[in-house]
Amino acid sequence: MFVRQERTDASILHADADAFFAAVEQRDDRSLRGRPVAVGSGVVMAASYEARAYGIRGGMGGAEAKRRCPEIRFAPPRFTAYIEASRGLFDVFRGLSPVVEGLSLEEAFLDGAGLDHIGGTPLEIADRLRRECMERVGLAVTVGLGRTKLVAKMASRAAKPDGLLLIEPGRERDFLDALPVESIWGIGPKTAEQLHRNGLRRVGDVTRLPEGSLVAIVGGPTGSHLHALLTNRRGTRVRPSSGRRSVGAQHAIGRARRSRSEQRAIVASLVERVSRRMRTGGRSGRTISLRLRFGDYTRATRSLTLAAPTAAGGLIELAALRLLDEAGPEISARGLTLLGVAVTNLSAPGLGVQLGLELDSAASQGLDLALDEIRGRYGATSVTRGPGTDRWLSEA
DNA sequence: TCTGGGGTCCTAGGACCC
DNA sequence: TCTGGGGTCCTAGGACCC
Repeated sequence: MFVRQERTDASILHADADAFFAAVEQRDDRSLRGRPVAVGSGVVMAASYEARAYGIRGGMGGAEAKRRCPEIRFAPPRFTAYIEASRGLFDVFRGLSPVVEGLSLEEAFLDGAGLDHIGGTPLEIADRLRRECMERVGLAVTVGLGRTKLVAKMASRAAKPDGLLLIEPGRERDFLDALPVESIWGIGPKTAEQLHRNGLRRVGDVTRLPEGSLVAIVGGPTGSHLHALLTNRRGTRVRPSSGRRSVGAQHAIGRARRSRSEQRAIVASLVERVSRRMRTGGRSGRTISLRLRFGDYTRATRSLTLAAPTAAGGLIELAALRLLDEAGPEISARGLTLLGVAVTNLSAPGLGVQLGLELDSAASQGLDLALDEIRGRYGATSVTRGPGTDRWLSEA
């Protein structure tokens, strides 16, 4: 019988590198240090704290950033450097705690419980983490400590940049209740809007509410989940990251009208990127989806699932192009501004990749051949399921 | 203020199976 | 042929995050 353990001390650490991309650029280029820096060109992907002082934020257009701060320096993104730096950070994290849950390249939860005799108290671990990240990777990391993941995360956010903040057990409500609801991790524009409309602006307004009332406002499962989260009844377990669940690529194509063959070429290049990354990562997957954004900012996805995982560019491309064809009428009616391809339903690393490679040549000769190949290999009469793919098959 | 690229998780409804 | 209960898988969309 599994007994759920209550966490009695503030032993969850949330470690977050400050202005990560921009900090890596400043680390590697002395001339950028102490100055407003934006990573990206057309769009700001990350802004240094000096740039943030001018109100420059991630996602802002490059022209707008320039307007707010004419002397801003733009650095083109160097993803390999960021991945390298991320490895360095996670090496430090894993050296300090056996349980590390990565959230992104620059951010992770660490379980600091029960390490007093090996690594020290959670607070001591946090100190060492910050010191080692600076010494070994050259980056400032802020750490929040709390009894739940939400509290730790909000603590690090409050302590940025280059800070450390521990929320004592029992003081969580004091800390959270004062925060505006839209600042809470997991509450986005939609939920915040619903809360505001009901006069709830601070977390305290929400936590004073009976759970039932919250459910009535934001809807069933979301409501009880949110209530549990905000009253510290959930999010006490740090679980090691389970690995990535999808591989995708997308491209914003602006408002200019693209011919069908141009669209197909974009899809082909996206598939190329995705399948290359899948192969270098030793991954394969079964579900191929096409992401669309239209001129009116509405979105749609179309997907289909194969019987066997693949990393084969040829096969993924045939599937993606088929989905593109199916979406043709909608695209003509509403215009197209973004195309994306993603593969989900990934197998364990290594599985299915070989098959995918072997199928590549068959796929290049046509979808039917590739499907026949799968059928033969798996002895399956039906390669796919679901209405979309059945239609796809019946045309064969 | 709609601007880019990469993700995660959840839910509803239908197909299909026993 | 209808009726019922239980479950899995797939597609599509929504909301959110860095």
